[in-house]
Amino acid sequence: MTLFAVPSLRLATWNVNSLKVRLPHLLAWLHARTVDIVCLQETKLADESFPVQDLLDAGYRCHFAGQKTYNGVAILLRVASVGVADAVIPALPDFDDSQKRLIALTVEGMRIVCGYFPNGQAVGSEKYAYKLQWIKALTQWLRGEISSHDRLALLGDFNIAPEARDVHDPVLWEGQILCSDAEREGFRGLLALGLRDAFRLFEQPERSFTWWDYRELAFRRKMGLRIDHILLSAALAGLCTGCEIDVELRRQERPSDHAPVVATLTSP
DNA sequence: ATGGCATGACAATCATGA
Repeated sequence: MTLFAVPSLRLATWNVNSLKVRLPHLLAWLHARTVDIVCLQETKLADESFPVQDLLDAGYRCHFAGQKTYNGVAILLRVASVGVADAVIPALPDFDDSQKRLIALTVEGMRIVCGYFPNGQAVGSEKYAYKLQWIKALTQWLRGEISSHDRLALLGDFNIAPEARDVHDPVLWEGQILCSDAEREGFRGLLALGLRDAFRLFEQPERSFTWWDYRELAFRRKMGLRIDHILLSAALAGLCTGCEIDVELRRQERPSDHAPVVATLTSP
């Protein structure tokens, strides 16, 4: 029995930090690495500026919700391996938000949710309160989505390092933004919906991170955080045969400060 | 020392990221 049109599917998430700047990196990566469903964050592009044709030429259909300068999310679907999406929503329902941080769609029987969680700036700030509200609204909405979709994946830049082992220096970051108790509680609240952290389904190298500050040679010094995640419902976690961080992309010329995370789902 | 670097909007600096 096959669940998908192809024996296995790769799901990926990558905060590109400007799709305009990173389009050549993205196209090269799509060409080199067969990924079927790609969630992007921080595209920083208005919808009319989205490079639809470049991506179609590369073999991907695009769904996106963007704005100028900040935020912006997209889901790319590889034409050769997955069908046409439906039930596309360009925002979190029932949450009044001028910031483009969520897009979701259904494809191959899976509900795919791409999120760019707020950064939060500093614990106790207004942006921090907004972050916690956003996470709460997401969690409430997902509760309903999961009840109607056995196969659901939440991918994105969560801006949360869930545990001490996800932080290069847990003592330095203790209680700081991305690592505070309330943020980690929010992450656990998502797991409590029945989602699994795909990366932690497998043995992983120590000091595995997805983001490194541009400053202070942070990447070279392995000073990073694991804040980009793929969470899978039980039905999809059971099909997951691997999950890796594509660290190579952080080594390139003019890189994004985030590296992609890729999970493989294999039909039984 | 609250900076550093990168991006975008804008036209010299400034907001934001994490």
